[in-house]
Amino acid sequence: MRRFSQNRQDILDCLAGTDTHPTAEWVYARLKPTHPSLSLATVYRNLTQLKNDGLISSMGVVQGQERFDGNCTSHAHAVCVQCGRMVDVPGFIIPPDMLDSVREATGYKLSGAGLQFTGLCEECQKKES
Amino acid sequence: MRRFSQNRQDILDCLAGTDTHPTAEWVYARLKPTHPSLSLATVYRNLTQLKNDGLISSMGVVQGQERFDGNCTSHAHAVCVQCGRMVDVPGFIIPPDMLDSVREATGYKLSGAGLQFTGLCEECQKKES
DNA sequence: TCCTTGTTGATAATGATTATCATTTACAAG
DNA sequence: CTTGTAAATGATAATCATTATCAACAAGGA
Repeated sequence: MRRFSQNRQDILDCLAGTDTHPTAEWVYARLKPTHPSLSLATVYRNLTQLKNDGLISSMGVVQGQERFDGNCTSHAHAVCVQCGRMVDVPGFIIPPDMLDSVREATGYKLSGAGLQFTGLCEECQKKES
Repeated sequence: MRRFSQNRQDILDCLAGTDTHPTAEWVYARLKPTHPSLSLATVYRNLTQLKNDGLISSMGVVQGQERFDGNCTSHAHAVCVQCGRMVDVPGFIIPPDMLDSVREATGYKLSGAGLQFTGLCEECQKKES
């Protein structure tokens, strides 16, 4: 028997409605005004669950905090090493035959792939001067 | 004035002498027998410093622990989502013109790129059955 | 209604990493 | 050699994101 609580739905909607690749804290802060009784633990719990169910994905840990993404299609990202801003990079898709060759080279049973670029975002470049 | 302490050198050598992409704890455990007075804090400090100096690189956080690599040349990795085992995947180099197109698309001043595959390593595949 | 099971909020616990601080070390100048 | 200075160290406390705990609650199904 599956249940999909209102909180879980709202957390999912929150992720779907942003392209900032937010942290758990960010989601919590965003929902708190409209969900006064929401607990941070509930956000963590539901993010973990949504991730396990494949409805959201994790973009890894940036500056100590895990970043989530409602967009589960394979796409590349650029991360600012200064402020942590993370943006999508369109147009980079890992071709299936590349996965095959990696499978062969490593023996791993692959389930995902990620391409990530690091650097300074435009705002942080300005601050450098 | 630069100083390159014996500890720092040994930590660097330790990373250069393995392909396991180890954690700070792993390096500490590896060095402790031959460096009885070594402190875990010293390992963390030197890893951070070596990373800032570009002598080693970080492969990101896997299962809550940062993974380091003495190999600074750009290469892809495969990570086991079960046990965290991380292996090199030879033959994947990000071409410079790809960096240029990402630079243009995002406005980021890029400094690095990483390609990472996730899945189950051979050992963990066996355990599944 | 009763029972089972998922969910929640509050909060304590965990654990990797970082900060602190007094002490020691390396090296250069006198 | 002695002294000054800045880096390095070991021990340990502090930080902080994430997890675990637990009692209370809610949603169905029988």
